[in-house]
Amino acid sequence: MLSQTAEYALRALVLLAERTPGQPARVGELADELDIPQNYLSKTLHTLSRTGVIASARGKGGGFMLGRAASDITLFDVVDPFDRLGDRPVCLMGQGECSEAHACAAHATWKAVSRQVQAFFLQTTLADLAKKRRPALASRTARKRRTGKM
Amino acid sequence: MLSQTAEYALRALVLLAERTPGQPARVGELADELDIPQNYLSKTLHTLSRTGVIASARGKGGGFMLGRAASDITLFDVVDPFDRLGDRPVCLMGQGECSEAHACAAHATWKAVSRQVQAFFLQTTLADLAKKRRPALASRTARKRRTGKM
DNA sequence: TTATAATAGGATATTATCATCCTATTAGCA
DNA sequence: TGCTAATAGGATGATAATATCCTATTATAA
Repeated sequence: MLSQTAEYALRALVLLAERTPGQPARVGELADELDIPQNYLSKTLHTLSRTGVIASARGKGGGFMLGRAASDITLFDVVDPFDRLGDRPVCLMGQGECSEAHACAAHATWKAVSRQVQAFFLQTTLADLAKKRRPALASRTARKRRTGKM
Repeated sequence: MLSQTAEYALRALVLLAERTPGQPARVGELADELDIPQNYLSKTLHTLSRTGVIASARGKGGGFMLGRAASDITLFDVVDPFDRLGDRPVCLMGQGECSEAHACAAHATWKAVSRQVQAFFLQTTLADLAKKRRPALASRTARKRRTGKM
């Protein structure tokens, strides 16, 4: 479903979301814990730092940390620079023949399914993924419905 | 969503489903109409002929045709030899840590979405995709006649 | 039986993705 | 200042997906 790169990014950011905010985590740490090639993760995170979802600090005591609240970073934000799920042609058949005006028989059905996938990525946040693993967190009250901008 | 190969397979089989049954279609024809590399499509179709969804006939007058009724061939049947959507790990995060017993926070939500995708492929048949295009075929026959692209 | 038209399929080329290597840059601290 | 720890990033290598080339095999018909 996701490319290797996007999956790396997602897993790393979930880990970041579980850290205490404001405290940078080194790539080496993350890569080691997730069993991801360090140099590769480094570039992947660098890409995400350019989009603003994470921030980077160079030099001693540096590292990567979330650029904003985990509850404000959707999976779409994390994955889009690598896989772009959003602007993908809706029709399975490619070829562009299958538009709204000129739809194949599966168009409507597939579009509905496709939208659900999109909605999942747009509405799920890093906070949603991180909290379950956290030892003691009371309830799921923080699960705020984000407006689906389809 | 689908690999190039799987998409080629799907488009070619939809085309086959629109043909009169029992009459083989040459790879060259299909490739030309769909603008797919002929030799590549040839191997792709050959793969599908080994799973039985299509049949092949060598020699003069030969070609490929559906192995059974279009309404009896699901998109899963077509796509599975190349992309295998079915046995994919359910969890986005890979790593196998996220099982039913040991689920991440997104597990349930993602699984539901994932199942819908699976259901679409398992329940939609070639007949579903083919029938809609049939009426319009006459007006569009000349259209695809080798535009100078590439 | 021979010519021809088609798939079968091994070998190879091309391209994109994934990964590593090495050096540059930046920041903190003695 | 100079040492060290970290990201930045260009260059390169490895692997998998995509595509092409060429020959073998098979079926039909003259």
